[in-house]
Amino acid sequence: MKSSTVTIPNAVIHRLPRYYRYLRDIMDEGVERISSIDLSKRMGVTASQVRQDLNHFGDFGQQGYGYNVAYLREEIAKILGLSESHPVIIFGAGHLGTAIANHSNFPRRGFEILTLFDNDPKVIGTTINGMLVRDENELESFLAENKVEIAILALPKAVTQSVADRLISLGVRYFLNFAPVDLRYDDPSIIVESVHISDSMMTLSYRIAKSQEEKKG
Amino acid sequence: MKSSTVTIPNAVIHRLPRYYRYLRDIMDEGVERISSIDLSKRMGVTASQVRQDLNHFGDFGQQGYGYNVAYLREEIAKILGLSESHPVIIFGAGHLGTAIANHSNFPRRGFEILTLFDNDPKVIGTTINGMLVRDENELESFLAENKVEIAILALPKAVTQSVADRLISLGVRYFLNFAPVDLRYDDPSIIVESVHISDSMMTLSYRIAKSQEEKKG
DNA sequence: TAGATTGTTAATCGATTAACAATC
DNA sequence: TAGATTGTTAATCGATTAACAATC
Repeated sequence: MKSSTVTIPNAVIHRLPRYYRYLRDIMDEGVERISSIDLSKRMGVTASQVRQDLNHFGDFGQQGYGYNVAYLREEIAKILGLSESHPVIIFGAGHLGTAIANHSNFPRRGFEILTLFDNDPKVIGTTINGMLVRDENELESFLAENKVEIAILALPKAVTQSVADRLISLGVRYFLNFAPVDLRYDDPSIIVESVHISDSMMTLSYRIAKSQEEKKG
Repeated sequence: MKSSTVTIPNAVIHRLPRYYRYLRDIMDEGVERISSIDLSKRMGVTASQVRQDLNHFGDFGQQGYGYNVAYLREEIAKILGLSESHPVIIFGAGHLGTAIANHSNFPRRGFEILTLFDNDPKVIGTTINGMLVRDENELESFLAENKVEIAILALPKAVTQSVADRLISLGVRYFLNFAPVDLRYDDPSIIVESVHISDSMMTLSYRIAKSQEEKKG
């Protein structure tokens, strides 16, 4: 792998999971090696982009041969840090939190969900996919006894920032946020990735409006 | 509004929902007008970008004054097509489908969820947030009697493409897809927006790995 | 009017694509 | 070896930022 001091373009980083997904499908088809041109055709991008993207991280291919599918996928897994194990908690055991707790691929990719937290007496004490839902008041004592790296925030917009603040003050630094807010924080070592479902819905709405307008002329 | 024949950069389109969110917060604070510089500071972008972005759609500001918050927000709502009503069905009444069916902001933004479909006898016939979960076998007859624009696919990866194919053959053209696949389709009038939760998780993982590696030197 | 701030043009920066020498 | 295909440099394209004249 190349020196990692060079900053990788954000666009490239966001394409990595997509390569990872496609390589899985290709592997499942029993294809052993693939050229950048064939991979690019499947993914609907240019072969140049495939080669440029991958070359940010290393020389994974071989002239005249292409890329070994299984090897390339493994290398991308390494780049994405999927070989590392990350202890995770889910904050909010509503439908969204429950959906995530049932996501079967997470453990396989190093995300070890330890437990969920909620404030609803109806769900506290129940188990979801074998994991206990704890009272959010137990957060402090739980974090004192368990190492937690990532918190998944599946909470209403109104409380998300304050829960994040609380988690940050307790030493959690990595977040996957599902609420339609951009989390605020001072510590530059904190990393937040957001999934804004309603933003996607609005983008879809825009594209629908645009296409219908074009149809009219 | 400016002529819409000019193609708006994708990056701009994806920022629109973010403007829309921020303007709501600003409105809720009772702020009546805002300059591009103040808005840019809140959003962590440049004032130039704010003005360039908005000027793709029209002259919403006024020299020496700035932008009227409520007016600008309304205009963005129009651009996003949130004033139009869109009949929606949700395919898959698992936890994710249920979470979306309970999303309180959807109706307010023109997304009228009509019903959910599933193949699990345990949930067929139940109601979620007042909406009936129907047997997926009823899809054809339902679509014959009800106009449906958008299908939200909250299904396992393995069945998502085939359900999409079925919906497309029945005339549905707009999709919000939650499965970790890129839907395939021939008809260029079909529009798909995807929410790839596991891609976001992998991006987070990459950024964690990167930051820990940097710490080590 | 003077001050503020937009809308817009021009300059810069970054990302994508094309081309080809290197090499398996 | 000849053919295929990479890795990489150079050219192009697009998006962001800077600057400022227009104007409220």
